[in-house]
Amino acid sequence: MLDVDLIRRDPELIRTMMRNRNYSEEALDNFLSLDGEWRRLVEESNQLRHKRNVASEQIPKLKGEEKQKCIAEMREVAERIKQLDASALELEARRDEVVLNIPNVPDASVPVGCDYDGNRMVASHGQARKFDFIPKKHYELGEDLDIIDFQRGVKITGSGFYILKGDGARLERALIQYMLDLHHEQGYTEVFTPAIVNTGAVIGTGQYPKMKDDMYWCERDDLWLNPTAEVPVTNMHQDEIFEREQLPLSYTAYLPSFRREAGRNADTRGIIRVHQFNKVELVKFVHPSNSFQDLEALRSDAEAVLQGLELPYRVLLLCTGDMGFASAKTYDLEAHSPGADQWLEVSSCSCFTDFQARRARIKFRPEPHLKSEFVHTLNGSGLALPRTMVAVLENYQNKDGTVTVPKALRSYMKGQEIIG
RNA sequence: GCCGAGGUGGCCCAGACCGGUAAGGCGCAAGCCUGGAAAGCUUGUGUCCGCAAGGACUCGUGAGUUCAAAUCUCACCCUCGGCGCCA
Repeated sequence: MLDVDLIRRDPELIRTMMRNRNYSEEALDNFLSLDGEWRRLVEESNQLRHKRNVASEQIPKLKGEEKQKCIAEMREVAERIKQLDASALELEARRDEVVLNIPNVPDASVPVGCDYDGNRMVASHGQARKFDFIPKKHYELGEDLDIIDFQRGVKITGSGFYILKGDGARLERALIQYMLDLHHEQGYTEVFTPAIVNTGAVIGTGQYPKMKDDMYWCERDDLWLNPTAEVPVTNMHQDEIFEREQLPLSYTAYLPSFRREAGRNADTRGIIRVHQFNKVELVKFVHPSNSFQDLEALRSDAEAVLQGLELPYRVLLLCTGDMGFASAKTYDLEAHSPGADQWLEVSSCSCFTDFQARRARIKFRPEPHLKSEFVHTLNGSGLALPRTMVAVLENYQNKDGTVTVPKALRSYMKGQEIIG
C-alpha cells in the first residue's frame, strides 16, 4: 500500500508511474475523489463531536428547561454524527480497497517496459550444458527412475499433486537442508512457522484481496493455507516497533506453499507448476536508507545456492510492466532446464520499500525519542524446490538414464553419488 | 470444550460496584538550573483531519443503551491458571 499522503501531494507522479506499469489510472482517480469526500465528512463529524464535547461539559451544570433543551439538541447532533460516521466508514473502506490497486513506485533503476520482453538480463553464470544424447525431460526421468509418482498423487488429492519417492524424496530433503545450512552461514536466522495463516496476515503482505482466489481457504476456521513463506515470516512482526540497532533482521524459512493456480493451463505436465510445493525463503527487514543495497545482497545470497549446485543460470532485472505490483525492484533468477531447453524461474528477489510494512504496521525507531518510521521489507526464494529439482535432474542426467548427485548435496545423502 | 483470573498510551499501574470524558509512576527527549553532571522543576511523548490555529480519536475487538461509556448490556478475540479431550 502506498503512502496516501504521497498520493495526495503528488498525484501526477503516481499517474506517470501507473502508465509506465501498464495500469489503468482509474484507481488513482477513484482514490482522489473518494479520499476528498471522506476528508470532508471526517471534518464535519469532528466539528460536531467538538460541539457535543463542549455541550457534555455544560449539561451537568445546567438546570430545568435549559438543560432539557440542550439534551434534545445533542440528541440530534448524535444522530447526525452517527450518519456521517457510517458514510465516512463506507467511503474509507472503498478508498482503502481502491488504494490496493495502486502499485508500488518502481525504483529509478528499473527499466520501463511492457512485459517479459522488456526485462533486462544483468548477469549469467555458467553455460547451458551440451549433451551427446537427447536429454530427457524431468518428468520422464522422474518416472523412469521411480522417484516421482504423478498418478498416486492425483489419487490421494487430485490433479497437480505428486509424490516424491525413494531417492526423489531424499533429494528433496537434501536440497532443503543444503539451502537452510547455506543461508544459516550467510547470517540468516532459521524459523519454522505455521503453514496456516489468518486473514490479517495475507492482508499484511498484500495477497488479500487481490490474490484471494489463488489461495486455499479453510472456511470453517476462516484461515488460509500459506501461499509463500513470505506471508508468515513477514507478518510475524506485525504491529511491532524495532529499535534501530535491531535492524537488519534476516530470516530463512523452509515451508510448504499452497496455490490453487486457478485456471492453470501452461506447464501442467510435470512439477513446474503444482498446487503444493516446498520453498526455502529469505526475508529481510531493513533500514529504509540502504534497502536497494540489501536487495543486491539478498540476490547474491540466493545466487549462491545455484552456484553451489553448479547449475547454469541467468539474472533478469524485471521491467516496470512485468514486476509484481507490491515490488519496487525485482530480480528473477532463472535456471536452465535442458530437457525443454527453457529457463525456469527458481527465485524472485524483491525490495518492497515500505509498501508491505505499511500494511502490516512494521516500524522502527530511528532514535529512542523519535517518531517511528516504517521499515523496508525484502524477500526472495532461496529457492523454490520443484523447479530446482527439475534443473538438478535434467542438468545432472547421464546417458544411461541415471542422475549424478551434485557434490554439494552428497553429504546430505550419506555420500550417495548416483540416483538410478 | 468447561471453570476461574486478566487485557488501560513505549512500559508499569489506578479508575469500574455508584457513567461526566484516562490519574500516578517509569523510560526517553527538550528547556530551565550547573563550571560540568546528578538531583530538582517545566513541557512533551500514540493515531487521524488540517498549511496552520485547532479539532477529533484511542482503555483487547465489535455492536447496543445514553446528551455523555474505561465504567452499564450483549457477542467475540487473545493471554495466564485449573479441568476435560487428544497425538
